[in-house]
Amino acid sequence: MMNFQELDAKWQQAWHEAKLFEVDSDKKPKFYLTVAYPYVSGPMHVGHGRTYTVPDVIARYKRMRGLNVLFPMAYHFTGTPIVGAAKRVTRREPDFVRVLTERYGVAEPELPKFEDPHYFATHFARESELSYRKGMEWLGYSIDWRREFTTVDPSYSKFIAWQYHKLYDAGLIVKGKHPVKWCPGCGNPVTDHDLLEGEGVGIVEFTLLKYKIDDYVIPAATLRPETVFGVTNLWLNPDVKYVSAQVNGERWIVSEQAVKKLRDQGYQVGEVSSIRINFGREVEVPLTHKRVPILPAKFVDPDNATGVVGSVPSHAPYDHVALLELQQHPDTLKAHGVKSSDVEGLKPISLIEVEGFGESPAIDVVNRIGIKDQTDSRLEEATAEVYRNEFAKGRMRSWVPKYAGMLVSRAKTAVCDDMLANNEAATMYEFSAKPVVCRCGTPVTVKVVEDQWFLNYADEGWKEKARACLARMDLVPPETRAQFEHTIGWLHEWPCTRSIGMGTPAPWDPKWIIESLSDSTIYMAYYTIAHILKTIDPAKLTDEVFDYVFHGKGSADSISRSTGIDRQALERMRREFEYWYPLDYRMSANELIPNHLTFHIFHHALLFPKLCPRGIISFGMAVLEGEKMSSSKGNIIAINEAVREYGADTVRLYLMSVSEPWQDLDWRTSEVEAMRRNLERFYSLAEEILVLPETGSPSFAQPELWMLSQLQRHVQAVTEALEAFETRKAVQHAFFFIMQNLRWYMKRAQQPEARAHMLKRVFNVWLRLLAPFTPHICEELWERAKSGGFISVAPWPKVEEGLIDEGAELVESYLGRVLEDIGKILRVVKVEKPKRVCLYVAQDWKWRAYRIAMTRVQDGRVDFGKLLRTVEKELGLRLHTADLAKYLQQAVQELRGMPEQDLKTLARVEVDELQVLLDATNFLREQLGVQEVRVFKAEDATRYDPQDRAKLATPMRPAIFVE
RNA sequence: GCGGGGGUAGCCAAGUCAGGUCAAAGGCGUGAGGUUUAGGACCUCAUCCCGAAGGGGUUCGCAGGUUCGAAUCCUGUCCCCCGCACCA
Repeated sequence: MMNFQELDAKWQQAWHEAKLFEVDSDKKPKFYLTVAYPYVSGPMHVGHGRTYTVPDVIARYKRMRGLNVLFPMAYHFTGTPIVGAAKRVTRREPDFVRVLTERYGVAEPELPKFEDPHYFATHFARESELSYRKGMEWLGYSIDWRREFTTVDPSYSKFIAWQYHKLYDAGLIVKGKHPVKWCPGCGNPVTDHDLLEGEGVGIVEFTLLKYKIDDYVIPAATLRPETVFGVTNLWLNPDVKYVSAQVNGERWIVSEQAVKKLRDQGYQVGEVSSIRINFGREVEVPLTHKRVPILPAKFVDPDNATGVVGSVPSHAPYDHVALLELQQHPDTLKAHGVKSSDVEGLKPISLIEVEGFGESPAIDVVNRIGIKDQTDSRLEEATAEVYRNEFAKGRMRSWVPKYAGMLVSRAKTAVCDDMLANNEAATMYEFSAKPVVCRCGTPVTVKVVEDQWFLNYADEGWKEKARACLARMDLVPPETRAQFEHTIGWLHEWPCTRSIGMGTPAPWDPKWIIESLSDSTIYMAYYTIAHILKTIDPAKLTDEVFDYVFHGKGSADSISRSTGIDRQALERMRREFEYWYPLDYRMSANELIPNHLTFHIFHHALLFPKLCPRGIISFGMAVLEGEKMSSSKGNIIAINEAVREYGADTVRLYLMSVSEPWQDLDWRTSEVEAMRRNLERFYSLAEEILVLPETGSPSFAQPELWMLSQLQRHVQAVTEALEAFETRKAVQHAFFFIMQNLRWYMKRAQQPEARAHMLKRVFNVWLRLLAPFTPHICEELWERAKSGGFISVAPWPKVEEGLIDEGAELVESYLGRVLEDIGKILRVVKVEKPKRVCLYVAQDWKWRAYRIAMTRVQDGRVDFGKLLRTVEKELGLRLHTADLAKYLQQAVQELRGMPEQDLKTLARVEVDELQVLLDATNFLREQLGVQEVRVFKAEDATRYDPQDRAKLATPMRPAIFVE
């Protein structure tokens, strides 16, 4: 078995020493591509391997096309997951520690160091054997490592500060309130990663409708404020403790649990005292000013929002069932001091009409399911069904004032906004599911952050700039355009600061950190100068430096004087930026279209309006043997394990061949192993070719002409595929199809010199086609073939149009077809070792008739009678007209079914079937394993044809007889 | 619900935009034969069903339709996956 790993190391070292991938501005045309830098919260696994191999393959291809290619890399340190991971180490969470020590090779005594998020990130960025830097080196990426940085480097922070000054000055940073998940125990906002329970739980916004009684406000929480028109009563839970609290200058009645939540959510909560609820008393409904009674209901959850619910029996299954129960059990009412006469008259009020439901959807659904009790758990699904239908398809009924006819989805916000404006409503947040518990064990709450900063993507002017930028971009795959367009329209204020985590302080309000998606929108510009910035004291990097470098403002001289930065360094940065920008292609995961990638467009549109990125390629996701990978659980295959096991080129070729970049990728060990065997086979074939003797320029026969022609086709296909980023298609041609062709050719080739010459010639092209995918093996073989220089920068093969030979291709496919037909016959007659195979080539008249029919078919419509007469006349044969007609019918049908291209070729090329078969007699005999292959013309009177099969011959399909 | 993607032979997956070369590429798996000291690997062939002559039959989620002809176009329908925000 080959030791590919030795080759990997050898050539990686050679590239490094030759500084082959370190590039600066140049006279040559450039190609600049980037891929989302990794978020370093764990090791680099095979899924990342695909993400980063695609740009490397493209970079290598473009380099061979003669472009000056920049492919840089950095690491994302900003944000909470790394901090969260470090915290998990601090707490010594057993599962996490186990993954770290047993799976990721961290030594037990080292653990305390991992409590520091920066250490943690650095470890997985570049120190560990499992790190991204090592993985990328092992895979032989053609990265310019001089430009490597992290997002918490001081110079990068200066760059972010410059960017955010610009955004702030443009008025696109706004301040507002914002609900977050908050852990009272930690005193921090928490993310999903920080949760013990309740992962993926959302925050929903309730509207509190202010019902009034005397001087009190009873705020009923609802997700459907538009149903206020259908309220029949208010629900409070008789078993719950309610309190009266001073809230924003009003006296509110809420459940005891709600008080703390209101306080967290920015309400001014003063004195709190207990209160007894008088069921049966009437309260005034906001907006409609109707009076409705307070009634008892056990389904009301005191821990959900305010613990008070308005009752809309027509559209809310819970309300309908609870009301029905009260009406049927007056004794319950009596216990709470309510007169049954107060309840009897309450009738559901329908305010929404929705197709497929009657007057009251809630009642329909409850009756259909057969729910009788307000504690029935099926009420949840009933509620969901009613809500879903009403929200999607419902309209407000005509009697509803002001909102009549409005779609429920619109009325919801309209009613809510109106009521908020009149102080008849308020807003409260609650989790969509419970419980939500922090890893520290404390239940998480919703907290409204008061002075949160937002990027105002809602700004129409900004959106327009982003749309203009998008319109000019090339998107791969093209279907993503709709997603981008949709996202630009849908984005509004994005909270761009955090109170915790590593990163750059917001320049105007340094107690906040710029959030991680917000600090990685235009870093492609930073790469262009990253290596030069390393020579400059970050303290000197004022805004005017970046203004000069990126916008050409001011002069190098004056900035050099005011900052103390060397003038030439400034000029060089300006030059580099101007050379490399705009970015040619951005690659990232398609799940980032709704934020990261669209932000990238927004920020470029604003800061570099004339230098918008030229294209975006969105990758699919990666799975392992059909299962989701998860770094934190350790069920991944790390890149270093994969490379150690299979070698870099196998891993690369596999990742590129298994699916196109935008499709999902499935890493399957059995297929990776098969790929390694294929590569080994390739390598041993290459070694056979290498030792072939040099020959002069022998003359070529049919097999050589065919091989050269096929090769051109593959060069063309690989080139087109790579231009379109279709790595899988490219590998199919560059690897598998050429391999297949070569096998066929080697069986077909007759003359040893021509064969040796041809193999070497094909091999030279073949290696170059494979070099972007399997660079290490290709470098090695390139060197051993004494081709000179690095193949990594060798010229990409050109299609030699003159070598495309349709005739030669037609002949080979003809032979293939003949072989296949014989094989089928042998199988059907169950003859394993035939003694003799005879072939009979179609009679001349059939060929001539065929050619005439061919021209008719090519012209389009075939007038059969006319065709028949023409043929009869032209051939001047004494044939039975019926025989001729039958044959012509068959020929026309066959020609019609033929693809246009083949028809054209056939019309253009003369094939001497007899000669072709005679030339291939040896080949056919070997392939079939028969003693004798004989070829005749069908009309040859002396032919050997005991079963008289010759008459079955048609052009391009000889008759066959096997013995 | 909104936005996007998808259902193809045992599995993965091409083909669909530009209808005929499509019983449908390629890979994996499986079977037979060859080779090898054995295992492994390698090579050849086969792998929807039927067939003692290169043929026929039935297929591309399901049901209709357009067409001489549909995996491909149209209509309807069922199912699956991803994203929907403060999370990178």
